[in-house]
Amino acid sequence: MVLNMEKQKRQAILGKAREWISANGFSNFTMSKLAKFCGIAKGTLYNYFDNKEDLMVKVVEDRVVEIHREVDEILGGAQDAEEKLRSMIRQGLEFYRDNVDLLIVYANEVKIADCKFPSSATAHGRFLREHLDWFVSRFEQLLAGMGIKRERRLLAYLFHQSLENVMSFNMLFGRELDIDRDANLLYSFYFHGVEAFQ
Amino acid sequence: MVLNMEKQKRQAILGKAREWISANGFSNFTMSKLAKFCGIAKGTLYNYFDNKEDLMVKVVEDRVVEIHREVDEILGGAQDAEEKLRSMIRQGLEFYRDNVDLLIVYANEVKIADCKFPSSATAHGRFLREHLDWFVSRFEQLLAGMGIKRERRLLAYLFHQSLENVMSFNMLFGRELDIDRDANLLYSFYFHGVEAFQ
Amino acid sequence: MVLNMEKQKRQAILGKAREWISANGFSNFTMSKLAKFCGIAKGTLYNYFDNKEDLMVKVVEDRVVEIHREVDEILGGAQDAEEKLRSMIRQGLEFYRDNVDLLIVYANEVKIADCKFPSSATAHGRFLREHLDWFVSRFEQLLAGMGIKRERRLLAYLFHQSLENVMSFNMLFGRELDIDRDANLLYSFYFHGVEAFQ
Amino acid sequence: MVLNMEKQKRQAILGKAREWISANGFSNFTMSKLAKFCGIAKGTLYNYFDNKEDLMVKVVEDRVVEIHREVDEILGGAQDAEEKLRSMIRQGLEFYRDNVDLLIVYANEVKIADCKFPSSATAHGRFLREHLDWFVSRFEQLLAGMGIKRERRLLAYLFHQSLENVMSFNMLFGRELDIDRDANLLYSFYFHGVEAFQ
DNA sequence: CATGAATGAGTATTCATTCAT
DNA sequence: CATGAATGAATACTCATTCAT
Repeated sequence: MVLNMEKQKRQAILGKAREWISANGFSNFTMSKLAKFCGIAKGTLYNYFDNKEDLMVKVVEDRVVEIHREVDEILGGAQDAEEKLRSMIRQGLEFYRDNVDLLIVYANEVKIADCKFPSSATAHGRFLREHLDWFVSRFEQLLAGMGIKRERRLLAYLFHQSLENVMSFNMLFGRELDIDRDANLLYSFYFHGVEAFQ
Repeated sequence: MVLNMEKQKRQAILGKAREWISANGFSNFTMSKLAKFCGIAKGTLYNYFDNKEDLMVKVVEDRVVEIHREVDEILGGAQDAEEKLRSMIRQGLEFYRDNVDLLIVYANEVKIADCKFPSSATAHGRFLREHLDWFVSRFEQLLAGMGIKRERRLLAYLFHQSLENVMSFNMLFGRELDIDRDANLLYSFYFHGVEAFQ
Repeated sequence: MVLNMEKQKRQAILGKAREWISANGFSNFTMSKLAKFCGIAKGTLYNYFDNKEDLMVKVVEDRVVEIHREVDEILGGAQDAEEKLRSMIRQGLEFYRDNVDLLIVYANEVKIADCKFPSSATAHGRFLREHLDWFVSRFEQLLAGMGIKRERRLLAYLFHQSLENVMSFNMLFGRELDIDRDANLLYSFYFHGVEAFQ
Repeated sequence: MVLNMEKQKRQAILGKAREWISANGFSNFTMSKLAKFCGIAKGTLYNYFDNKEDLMVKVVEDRVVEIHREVDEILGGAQDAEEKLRSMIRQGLEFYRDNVDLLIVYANEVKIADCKFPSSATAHGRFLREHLDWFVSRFEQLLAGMGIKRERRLLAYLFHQSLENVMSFNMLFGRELDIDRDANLLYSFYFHGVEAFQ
C-alpha cells in the first residue's frame, strides 16, 4: 500500500500543478511556487518526480491517456465511419473545453521545442511525438473506413490540428465555444471543405 | 553611407539570429549566446537593438512585411477568386519553405503567450495579433468573393493555420515538401474537404 | 526556534552589510560583494531579503527604531525643557558614536536622492523622509516647551543636522569625540549661538 | 590661441554638463548622455578630460573658485566683523540659490565618499577636502575678528554646513527661499542661537 | 583632433537542484 | 520520507573607456 500512497501523492501534486498552470500559465511555473501551492517542501517534489521536465510531462500525460481511451472507445464502437468522425469531433472539442488552458498552452509550448526538433531530446518532445503518432495512425484507419484513398496520414494530422485551431480561434477572436454549432461547422469544413459554406 | 553600414550590420545580426534560432529554437535564445555566435560583444547587440524583445520582433518583422506585400499583390490582381486562392496557397507554401524553421517556431511560441493571454503586452503578442487580424480580414474578402456566406472569419483563420499545418506535418513526418503537389492537396482539402480524397 | 535562526541569520547579514558599508561606503555596495564578504552565495541573500533596496533599508531601519524609542523616552520624561534638550544632544551624539560610519554615510546618500527628488519613489527616500518628519515634529514640541515662538520647524531641522555636523567635523578634522565636551559645545552653540564662545 | 580654443571647448562642455546635471541629477549622468547633449562624440570628451571623475570634479571646480573669490572680497573689505558675517550669509545663500541643484547634490555625493574616507583617494574627496580646509581657515579668522575665543574651527564648519542646511530644509519642506528673511534667520540662529527666537 | 562602434566587466535578480538535518 | 536553506550558473542590460579610421 505504500506504493499506492506514493501514487496518490504523485497524483495530488499533478492535480495541484494543473490547477496552478491553468490559472497562471506555463511560463511562470516554478518548482518553488508549486511547492508552496501544494503546502509541501520543494525537496519533496523531487521525491516524486525526477525533475521539472518530468513533472511537466506527467502533468499532461494522464489527460492524454484519458483521451486515448475515449478515442479507442469511439473507434471500436458500432457507429458507421461518418458517425465516428462526428463523435470524435465532439469528443475533441469537449476535451479541449475541459482542459483548455492546460492543453492549448502545453501543445504550443511543446511544439516550440518539437516542431523544430522532431528528434528532440526533450521529454516533452518525445511525449508529444508518441501521442501524435498514436493519434494519426488511429485516425488513418477511420479515414480508410470512410473510403479516403489518398494522403490519409496528412489528412489525419490536419484533423488533429483542426480541433486545436477552432479552439484557438475562439480564444483569439473572443468567440464563445458552442459545442453543437462548432462540431457541425468543423464536420462540414473537414468533410466538405469551404464550399459547404457557400 | 554610414547609415547603410549600420543597416547592413543590423541585418547581419538578424541573419545570424535567424540562423541560431532555426537551429536551436526560440526558447533557449539568449543575448549572450547570440553575441558569441556572431563573434561580437554582448554590448554591441545593444548598439543595434533596444532590447531582446525588440530584436526578436525584428527577426520576423521584415519577413512578414514581405508576405503582406505579396498577399496584397495577389488579392489586388485580375485573377478570379479561385485562382487567387490557389495563388495564395502557393505563395504561403513558398514563404514557409523559405523561412520554415523560423516562422513555424515563431508562430507557435507567440501563440503560447497569446492564446493564453490574448491581451498580451509583449511585443511578440501584439505583432502576431496585428498580422493575424490583417491576414484574416483580407482573406475574408476573398472568401466573400468566392461566394462563401457563413463563418468567413473562422474559415479564414483555418486557412492561415492550414498552411502552417502542412509545413509542420512535413517536418514531423519527414515528408519532403513538393510545392505543386502540396498546393493541390491543400486546395482540395480546403475547398472540397476530405471527401475529395475518396 | 527555526524562525529565530532565520532572524539571527538575517541580523548576521545586516551586521556584515553594516560592516562592509562602514568600511567602503554605500556607493560601491553590491549584492555580489556582500555575498562574498559574508562567505555565502549570492542567491542566499535573496532568501532573506526581497531585493537590494529592501536590504539597504533594513540596514538602517532598526537603528532608527532604536533612536525613536529613546527620543520618546526623553521627551515623555519629567525633565524640564532645557534638560530634555541636553539629554537629546547626549543621546544623539552617543547614537552617532555607536553607528557613526553607517548613519552619516546613509544620511548623505539618501539626501542625494531626496533633495534632488523630494517625492522620491525609492524606499530609502520614503524611509528618511518619514524619519525626518517624525523627528522634526517631535522636536518642534520641545522647542515650543522652551518658549521658542518662531521658525520652530526650521530650528528643529537645524538641530537634527547639527548633531550630524559635529560628528562629520570630528571625522573630517581628525578630532576625537568627547561626549561631555561636545554635548556642552553643541548645547551652547544651539541655544546661545556663537556669541557664547566669545 | 589653440590652447585658448581648447579651454573654451572645455568650458563649453562643463557648462553643458552642469545644465544636464541640474536638470537630471548626478545619478543618471553618463558620458554618452553628455556627449549627445553636447552634440559631440563620446570619444571627444576624453580629449578634454581624463575620465568621468575628472570631468565631474571640474564641473564644480570653477564654481567654487568663484565663491572663493567672493569670500576673499568680503573678508578683505572694510566692513566690521558682524557685517562681514551678514555678507557671507547673503553671499552663501545667493550662491546656493544660483547653483542649488548642482551644489547640494554634489556636496552630498562627495560627502558619501569623503566623510567616510577623509583620506579618500577619489578626486572628489581631495577636492572637497581642499575647499573645506580653505573655507574653514578663512572663516576662523573672521570668527577671531568677532572675538570668538574657543572652538573656532568647529564653529566655522558649522557655519559652512548651516548654509546648506537652510537650503535643504527649504527643498525638503517645500518652503520658498527668501534671501532677506533667511539671511536674517540664519544670522540670528548662528550668532544668538535658538533663544533669539523666543 | 574628432569620431562612434566595440568592448567586457559589472549590476540585480531568478530558479532548478542538492543535501545535511 | 520530508524539509528548506544554500547554491551558483544563468539572464537581460549598462556604461566608462578604448582605438581604428
